[in-house]
Amino acid sequence: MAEREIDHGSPTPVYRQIAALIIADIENGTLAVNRSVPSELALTQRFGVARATVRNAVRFLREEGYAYTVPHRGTYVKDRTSGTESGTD
Amino acid sequence: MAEREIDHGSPTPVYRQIAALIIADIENGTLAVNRSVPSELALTQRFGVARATVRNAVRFLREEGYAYTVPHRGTYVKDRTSGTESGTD
DNA sequence: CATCATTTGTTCGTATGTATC
DNA sequence: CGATACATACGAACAAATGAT
Repeated sequence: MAEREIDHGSPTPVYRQIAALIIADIENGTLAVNRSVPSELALTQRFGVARATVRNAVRFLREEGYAYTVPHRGTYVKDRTSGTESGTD
Repeated sequence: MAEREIDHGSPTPVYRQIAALIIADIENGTLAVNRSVPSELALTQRFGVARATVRNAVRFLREEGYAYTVPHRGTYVKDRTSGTESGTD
């Protein structure tokens, strides 16, 4: 999982930087499909940011189709390889 | 609850327009006493404005005696019928 | 079935930076 | 310059669902 390379001085919002790092891990397979994506708490500790910022990043991941969230369970990497909309299993 | 009739071109500040719409709902009973007043998030979505603007509107409602806010709980319609300042119940 | 830890959901409080009028 | 408005970010508190024990 990506280290902490957050630049608070960058014009790029922190939540976008975090999202980009997670997406990179998804792209290179560090984060497997239907698994992972650390919890919000884990991400706040990993990147040293507020939970609201982490949630913003995760929301972005969902909007971009990289992940899906199961309420009170966690957020998982979405399978973007299958052409058919079967998703679940 | 009021639709979205915000006019960004109007000389009347957006936060005042929103406050007026909420007040109208209080006046006509759409928003019951000691209940409602949508959350800040709900209001930002409903009117398509920034949270800061919504908070400005809610602050105005408080100042005008139309509502009271319980930290981390929500904002409620104040009972303006009772003459005595009992507020609670 | 009850309890507990984990995790996301929700809500308000506060601050900063930028832009516009 | 001040009021207004948007976007971002951190802080704090509590609610609710889930799963393990």
